[in-house]
Amino acid sequence: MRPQKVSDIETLQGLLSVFRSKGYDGASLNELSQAAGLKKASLYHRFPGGKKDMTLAVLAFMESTLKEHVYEVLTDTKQPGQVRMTKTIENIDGLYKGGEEICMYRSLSLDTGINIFGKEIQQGIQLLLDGFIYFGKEMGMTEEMSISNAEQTFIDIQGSLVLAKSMGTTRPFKNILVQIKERYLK
Amino acid sequence: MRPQKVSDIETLQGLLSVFRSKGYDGASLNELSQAAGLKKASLYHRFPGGKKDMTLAVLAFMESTLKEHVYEVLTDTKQPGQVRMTKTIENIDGLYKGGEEICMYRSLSLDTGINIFGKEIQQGIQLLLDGFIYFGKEMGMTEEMSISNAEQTFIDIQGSLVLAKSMGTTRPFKNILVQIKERYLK
DNA sequence: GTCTATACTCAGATAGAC
DNA sequence: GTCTATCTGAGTATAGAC
Repeated sequence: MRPQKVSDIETLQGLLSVFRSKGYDGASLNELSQAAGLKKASLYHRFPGGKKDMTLAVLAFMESTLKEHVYEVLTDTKQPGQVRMTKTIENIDGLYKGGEEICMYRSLSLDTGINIFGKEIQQGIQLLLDGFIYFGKEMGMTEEMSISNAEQTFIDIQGSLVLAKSMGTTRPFKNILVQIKERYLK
Repeated sequence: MRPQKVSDIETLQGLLSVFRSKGYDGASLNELSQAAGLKKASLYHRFPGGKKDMTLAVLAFMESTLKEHVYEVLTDTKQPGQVRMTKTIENIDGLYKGGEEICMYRSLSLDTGINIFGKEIQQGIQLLLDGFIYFGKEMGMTEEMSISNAEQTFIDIQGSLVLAKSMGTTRPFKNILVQIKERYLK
């Protein structure tokens, strides 16, 4: 077997950057090929199902990233709450490049994407919510309060990213991160 | 001159429904034609610049809708505050079909759309913000508070629409509308 | 102003050599 | 496993009759 020219991780990161900024319909195989560092035919070798396969792989990659950088940090009971929340906020800041990048789940939430990948999108978001729900309960919130705070946290992140992108400034996102931290540590 | 088969408003509403649910890249001329009730060539007669022209027309239509249903309601000093806010919330509920439809500004905020229509998108959102800023100041908020409340209101609407679409329930959006009302009328 | 028919480009996807 | 070359269809857009 000939060696891989580009590692799986690098390939996925390249594909992710295109899908997140262009959405499913806007991501062309030429762009995907260029971002992945592989010719179109080579992409089809790795993802026999074509663009749908690539998207599913990127969604799985995103879910594992969220699990590692958010869910597992929030539920790591060996660390004190303050440390976990601070680390989580830093990680979320990094995931969205300080507010310059939007969320791939949002990019894929137009009709074409949601019709094909609805289940995977819902699952990734639920993982995020579950992390914050777990953390909220541990901080003494009721079940009900921890759920509504987790949802509001997700709403704040997504909404501030919409505002930031539209208005051309990362400020709303930066502000929201501070607010989220206060919501859980006050 | 032959009479118009479909009115301008009907045409724009048809185009709007496709752009909002599919985004710019996902909206094909075949779909746009069908939704508008006009054949492709007829669409090009009305919008000589093609898809870009159609999008600009729909953006202008959206802005005038927001002006009428949100901005002018919020700034109508002949009405008491409670009436204006109640009417505004009802109108926003209607604009997004109770949380089942997403915001066209969001659909057009992927790279392709924002690169072409960034100015128009920003302008429409600013109009929304200005309505809430005006209202907040009239309710006795400081300049600073009225701005941050307006931004949070926009974030809440957009974020809850993302959550609603992804999770397949309108509940987050419905909840948020109640919260917004309380933010301004308490 | 609207339509049918058509041009042309680029999209997604495959075949087969190395 | 990666590549060049190619196929097929859908995409945007136009010509010209009515």
